[in-house]
Amino acid sequence: MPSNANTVNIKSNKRAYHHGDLRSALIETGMRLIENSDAEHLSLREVAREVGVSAAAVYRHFPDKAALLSALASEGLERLGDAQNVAAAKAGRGAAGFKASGRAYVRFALAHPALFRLTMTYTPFTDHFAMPEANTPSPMRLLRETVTSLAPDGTDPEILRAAAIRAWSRVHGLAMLMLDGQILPDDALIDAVVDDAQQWPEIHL
Amino acid sequence: MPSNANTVNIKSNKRAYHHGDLRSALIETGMRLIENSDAEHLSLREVAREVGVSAAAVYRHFPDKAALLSALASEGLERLGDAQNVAAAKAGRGAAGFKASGRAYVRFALAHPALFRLTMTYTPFTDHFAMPEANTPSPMRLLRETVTSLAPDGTDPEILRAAAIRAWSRVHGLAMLMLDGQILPDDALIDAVVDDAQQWPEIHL
DNA sequence: TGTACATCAGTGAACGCGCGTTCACTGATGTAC
DNA sequence: TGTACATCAGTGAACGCGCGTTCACTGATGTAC
Repeated sequence: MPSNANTVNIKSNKRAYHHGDLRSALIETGMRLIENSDAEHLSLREVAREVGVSAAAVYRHFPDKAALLSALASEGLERLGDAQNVAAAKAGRGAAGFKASGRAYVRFALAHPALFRLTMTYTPFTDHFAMPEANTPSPMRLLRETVTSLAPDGTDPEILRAAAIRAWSRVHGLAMLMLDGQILPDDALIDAVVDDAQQWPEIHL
Repeated sequence: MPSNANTVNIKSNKRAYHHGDLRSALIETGMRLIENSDAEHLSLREVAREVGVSAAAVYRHFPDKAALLSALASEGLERLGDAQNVAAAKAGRGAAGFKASGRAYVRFALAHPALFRLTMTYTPFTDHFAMPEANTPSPMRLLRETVTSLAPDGTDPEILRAAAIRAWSRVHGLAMLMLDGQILPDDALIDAVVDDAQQWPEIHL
């Protein structure tokens, strides 16, 4: 293996980032910066600066800025999915878990506004409902699987798809409206929007 | 009055914008640019350039760039409201009109992506439900009034508010997910998401 | 009707900024002999 | 164990860019006398 702990050489100001290669350091630092970002924009130079490396060094690990941001988006998607899974597991299986995952979606967006926006912007399109076994990213897979498991067996796939998108739209819209300052963030309101009995209580988020 | 048609003087390259003062020309041109914008960002300099005026001239009419963008956002909000009103009027009063206004919301977003985003970003927060007679911008007033008129008399205002926000969230979320490329834009899907019978069919968008 | 003047919407040059990206380079590393 | 070498992740300087904003100015306008 080409690198070990001794390759970290702080004195010479080279490889001052610890534990792992520069690629990981860039992603970690990018995640940290985007958490604290008041502003909307994260620059390649800022990430490099913060890691303590020249901007050009980034190009050893990412072809361009978009690739770096995509890596952050992918990390964001994973964390969002984790947050939803944790919430759903706590609430138990079934409709309660589904609703909990919906609330977690909105709360994640409010807790990590810039990351959430970046994630939605840089996650490429996938038709999460076209191929049932598609290796789709976590939040969308959770959505598809839960809706499928909650609906009566043999439900028309198109109806499943519409129900899933309805649920996703509701929580995504609430999150965006709160992030954009159109609706005051309010925990009770999140619950009220997510929890309402409807025709098919199970599959409406 | 200080200006008339004769103040338009194309030969000298001054006041080459027609009909009205520079402020209106900047807004009109800004609206045009934002319609055609592939990219997300509209710059003050680009608007000035397109109008045929120096960038500094903009500062005679707007204190800064944000003020110019706010003016565009306000125009965007008005157009969104108009589109919804037209659609609702065509569909008739009641639940059918409400649903039509929801579909119009999503379609407006898809037809004018950059303007829609700008509008949501630059429209300042107002609590549209706090004061029933508040002079709230058009799309939100339409929402509040329609939900109120569709719900049974004497419905708890908090329930009205939650129902309205639920409806708004649903169409807003669908619009944003389609704009961000997470869901393929599809007219039939818009209808399917908006039109579903629920516990209170009248007040769920 | 003509002249002096104040107004003020515009100009154009400049400031300072930070950005993404390219490029020739350097110097530490692991490897082959 | 020691030496020559290829590799390649990093440097730092530079490129060209467009941005928002400021500033002293100019010149057309309408008005007062």
